[in-house]
Amino acid sequence: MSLQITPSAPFDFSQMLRRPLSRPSKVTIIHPELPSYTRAMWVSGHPIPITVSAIGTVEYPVLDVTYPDDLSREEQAHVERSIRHMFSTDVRLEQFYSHMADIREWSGLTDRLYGLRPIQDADLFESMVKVIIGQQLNVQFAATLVERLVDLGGQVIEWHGTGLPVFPSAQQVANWSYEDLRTLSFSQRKAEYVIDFARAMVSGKVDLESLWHMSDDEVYDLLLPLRGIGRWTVECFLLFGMGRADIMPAADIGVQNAIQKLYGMVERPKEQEIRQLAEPWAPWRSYATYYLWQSLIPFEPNSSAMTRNLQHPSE
DNA sequence: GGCCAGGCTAGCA
DNA sequence: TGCTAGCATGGC
Repeated sequence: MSLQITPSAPFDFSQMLRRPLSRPSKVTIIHPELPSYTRAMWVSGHPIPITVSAIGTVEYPVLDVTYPDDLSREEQAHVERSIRHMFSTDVRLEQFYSHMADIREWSGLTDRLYGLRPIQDADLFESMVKVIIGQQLNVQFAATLVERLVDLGGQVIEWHGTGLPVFPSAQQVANWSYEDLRTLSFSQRKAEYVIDFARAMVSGKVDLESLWHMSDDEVYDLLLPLRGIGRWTVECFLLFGMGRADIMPAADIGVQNAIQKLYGMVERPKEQEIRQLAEPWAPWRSYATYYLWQSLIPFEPNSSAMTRNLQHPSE
């Protein structure tokens, strides 16, 4: 079965898939050239395969979402809500562009990344675990640790004759020992942070689903007391997991490097300096952050740019 | 071999 | 409140 979603334009799905903020994770199958995106999603407590393909153009985008035949009407509605959230389909990107249009340093970047939206994590537990793993480590090694974690979980569902790995559940992770993760090259602390967080979920101490009804500040208040979760971690969780629009992880090394480069600064700007600089970017600071992170990735001129040119011959 | 990486905690002043 | 050492590992 399938359903169609019409995102607001511009929406460059091909570029979004080609420029994931983290390395393509083991739990997704991505074909930027089609473009299509497949992963397992939790529906009514079961992992099911979902594929999202783009038909249409950047200015007239349509997403085609396919899923197993046996979903109830309510489950289908759940899938649609999740996909709209994950791919930020209802965000008015042009408002972000017009908001940033007066800032000279930004003009090149918003042009270059035109139509790019963030891809949110499909699941809040998965999101938090990935953010914790990403603390301090270089992105590549963090992705390796995530892959090993998925392998340790070992759950795979069948999809068109191939295996689709599933990110381990909180219940599964809660049952592991710190030593289990140590053998995957987790540090002792990182092992504790990840497993303790899973146990807090399983015990009911933390109810991630309740966060959807909370303000950003309430989410900070709830998560910061947990050991291993600091401000940066909550900020990234709000960005990647919850899709909040106005988050500025000013202490982030990547953000600092990107701003230094974009603004031609001699020294890497400090956290407070960035918070001040970014004040006028509200209420779009999350999008500014995404675009800053993306600015650090080398541009691939023969990929999405060509697609765009074909679709915008006037440019 | 040394520095760095999409930080956090605990200890100290 | 604000600062710092220590953590642990792989990438370059």
